[in-house]
Amino acid sequence: MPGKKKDLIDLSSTLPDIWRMLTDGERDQLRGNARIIHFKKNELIYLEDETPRDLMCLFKGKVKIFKSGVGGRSQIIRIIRPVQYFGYRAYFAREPYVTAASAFESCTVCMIPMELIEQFLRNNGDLALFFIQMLSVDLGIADQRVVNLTQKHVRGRLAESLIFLKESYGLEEDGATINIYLAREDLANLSNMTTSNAIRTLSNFVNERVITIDGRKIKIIDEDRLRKISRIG
Amino acid sequence: MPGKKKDLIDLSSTLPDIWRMLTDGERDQLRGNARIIHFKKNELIYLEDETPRDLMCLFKGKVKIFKSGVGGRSQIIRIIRPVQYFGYRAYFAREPYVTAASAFESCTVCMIPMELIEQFLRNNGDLALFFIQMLSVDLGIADQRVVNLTQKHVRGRLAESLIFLKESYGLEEDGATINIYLAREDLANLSNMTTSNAIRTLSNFVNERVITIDGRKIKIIDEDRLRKISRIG
DNA sequence: ATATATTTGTGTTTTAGAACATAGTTCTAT
DNA sequence: ATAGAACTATGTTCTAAAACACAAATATAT
Repeated sequence: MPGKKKDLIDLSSTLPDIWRMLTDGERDQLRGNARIIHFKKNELIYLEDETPRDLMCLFKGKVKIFKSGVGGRSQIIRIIRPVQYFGYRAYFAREPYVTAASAFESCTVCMIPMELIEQFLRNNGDLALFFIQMLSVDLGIADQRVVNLTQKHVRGRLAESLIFLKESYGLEEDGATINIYLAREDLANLSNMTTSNAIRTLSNFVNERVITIDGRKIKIIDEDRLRKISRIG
Repeated sequence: MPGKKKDLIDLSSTLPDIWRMLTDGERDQLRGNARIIHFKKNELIYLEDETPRDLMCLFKGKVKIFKSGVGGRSQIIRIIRPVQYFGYRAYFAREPYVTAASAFESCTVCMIPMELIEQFLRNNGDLALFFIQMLSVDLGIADQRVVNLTQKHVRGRLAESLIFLKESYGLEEDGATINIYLAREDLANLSNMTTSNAIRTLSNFVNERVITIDGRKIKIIDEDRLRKISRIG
């Protein structure tokens, strides 16, 4: 496991959801066991087939959860933004990781041993329901994603990804540029298409004046139209 | 909501997982609130956009969970066998159903109000972890499914579905015939392909002596080869 | 700073699988 | 028992997207 530096961070403000549900004793235990780890851009956070040990909470940065499929072709399964939890599903399922995680950009992650979390939630209905709700929401998204990725055409899938990125990471100060710096290849892996198709379709969107591109910076010009392209597939 | 007849059933033997984790008082409450409902072949159990109210446990029969996508094209998301729970995800996510469920064949379903289940698991760590684990396993399957459905070719997807059906519902007495009676259209909706392609590919498998077909009855002749087709995609 | 690798962009070719057409077959309902 | 509907089968055509090929532009390492 890479990453090194240890910081002093106020967990009560950075782990808002979980912190709120704990007793004072549990909070002490948490403080004693949580570790803050930094990851550099493109550094791997965990790998497929590894044994899950920690609940991870992304404090800063952007993370992709991905999976390698037929012939090693990579598919981005979901992306994480601050402050979201990840890395816990496989532990709860009593399985090794079936996905891998890596840092899109420099990241700060809080790691909490899953044994501790499991122990907490066994006696804390609110915390249990917090995880049940997160898993339930993610499962609904995954079900929707199966349909979108298999039934929509390239244009629809790319449009959907752009909207998804905008809603996940927001816009820069200009109110139009999507606040993430992604290679065409990542955009393709997110949208289940080849890199060529991502590039080509992006160019088409530019010609249609739906977006503009400046290197990797993508500016949304006509969001309504983009949403329409996504909707009709 | 259709279905009508009420039966006397021994819940302790039909709800083994949950029953085991409850106190005597909770068991009484469960007995007082559980309803047994029958569904005829092809009858709808719940619909997309409805409000989820009950945890459902399939006692007898086969159920498909499906979703309609672009242009109303249907995709089977998962299938349920006895004794499995379903219908609870949307309630926990505080959403309306994003899928629909219908009976592949005549079914017996036990319905338990979700409020009761939520109340139980707030004070019962084992029960909470039971749901957390089910959701976690299903989410892992969904993640895997995204990759399989998008990256494998028609042959690989159909081979995978046949193996999946065999593992879900088992074989008949001859030790080869898959124990489910499915229309080609359902097989197609399960494997993300058109009905024509399911028919054609099934014929190819017959010519290659991997399976034999007799109407809707599918017999697996060469499981190793079928698995290989599924694996290489 | 310069070389090397990686990413981006575009044109061309190939192909898997959808769409369509039509006919035979099997259910299902009255 | 029979008519109509739904399902199965197969051939043909069409098209979206993958695969391939190469050039230009950026990024990265020495």
